[in-house]
Amino acid sequence: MLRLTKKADYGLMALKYLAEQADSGAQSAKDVAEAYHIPPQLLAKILQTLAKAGLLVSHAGTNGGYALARPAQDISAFEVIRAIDGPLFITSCITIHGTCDLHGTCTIKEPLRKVNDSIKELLSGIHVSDLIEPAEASPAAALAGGLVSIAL
Amino acid sequence: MLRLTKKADYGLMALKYLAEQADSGAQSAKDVAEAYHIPPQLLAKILQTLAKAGLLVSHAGTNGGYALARPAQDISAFEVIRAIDGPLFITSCITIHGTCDLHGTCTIKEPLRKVNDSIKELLSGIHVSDLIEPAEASPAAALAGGLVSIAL
DNA sequence: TTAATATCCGACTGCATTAGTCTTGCTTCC
DNA sequence: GGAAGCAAGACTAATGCAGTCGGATATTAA
Repeated sequence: MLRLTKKADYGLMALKYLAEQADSGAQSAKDVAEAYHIPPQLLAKILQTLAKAGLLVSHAGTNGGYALARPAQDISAFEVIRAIDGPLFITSCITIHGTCDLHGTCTIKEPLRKVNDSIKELLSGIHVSDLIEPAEASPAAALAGGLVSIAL
Repeated sequence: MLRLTKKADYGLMALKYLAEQADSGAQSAKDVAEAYHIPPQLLAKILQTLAKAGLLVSHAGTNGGYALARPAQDISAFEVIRAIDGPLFITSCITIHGTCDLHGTCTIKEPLRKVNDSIKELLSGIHVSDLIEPAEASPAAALAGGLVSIAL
């Protein structure tokens, strides 16, 4: 249930890598792909998508590559996922047009929309900077990422 | 992103229907399917799954059908979704065995597992009874469903 | 100017999952 | 016994995802 696509996974991993290597200048798609054993051509397309979404800046040519467009703590996981997987929703009901294809008989829509929004907020509270240092509990992240409270 | 399957949607809708009609005894799969314009045979299989999971009780024969195994407020959305869609996870990384197929190079896993757990808690706080009366904000649900607080 | 490096972009294929159908058998009630 | 209903598995069609291929364009270094 609720699976994220592999592309989104790859995208988050790449952003984390770029955040860590921010001092070393731009990194090529190939470098990132090799670091994580991701198919290079696939990652290239993902990075292109992220660049088009304004999360990365790209620079062609020799010694070119990708770099974060903003500081790592200003890029949320939600933005990354939405850029890659598109603005899909938790229910099959709720389409992009906001219409329910079940002839209005679907009364499930409204409660689940709130769940949807809650997850959205949850992901918005997580930033690329929080992904670094995976092993420990990172008290900084607890402060920055914050406490997400959700009322139904 | 994060789409629920149509089957899970159908399942939740069916449970809501059964909760509303709890006084009228068992309802046949066909009745529920007609009420929501769902393919009858598909819904039948979904209801069978829910019955096997212990969320519904089935009664064969004439005037048979399905009924809730427990009160509506004791059945959480999480149980329904897990019964239908299986124990899948937000990341493609985390498999049922808890292993990451990316050679341990995936450092994204741990932070996303927390998100996964948070969503799980969020869905566990929603019950079938909360799905009834969709239009209003249902203060009862806010009390019962509660406030979910998540620290990263 | 040329060659190397790298992004950019669309089309294509194979695969897995999902949605839905069909058929057959079993159970209960009248 | 027959009708109504559940139970269950095999099957097909459609969709979306993962990954590949080929080529075009931009930038830099020599």
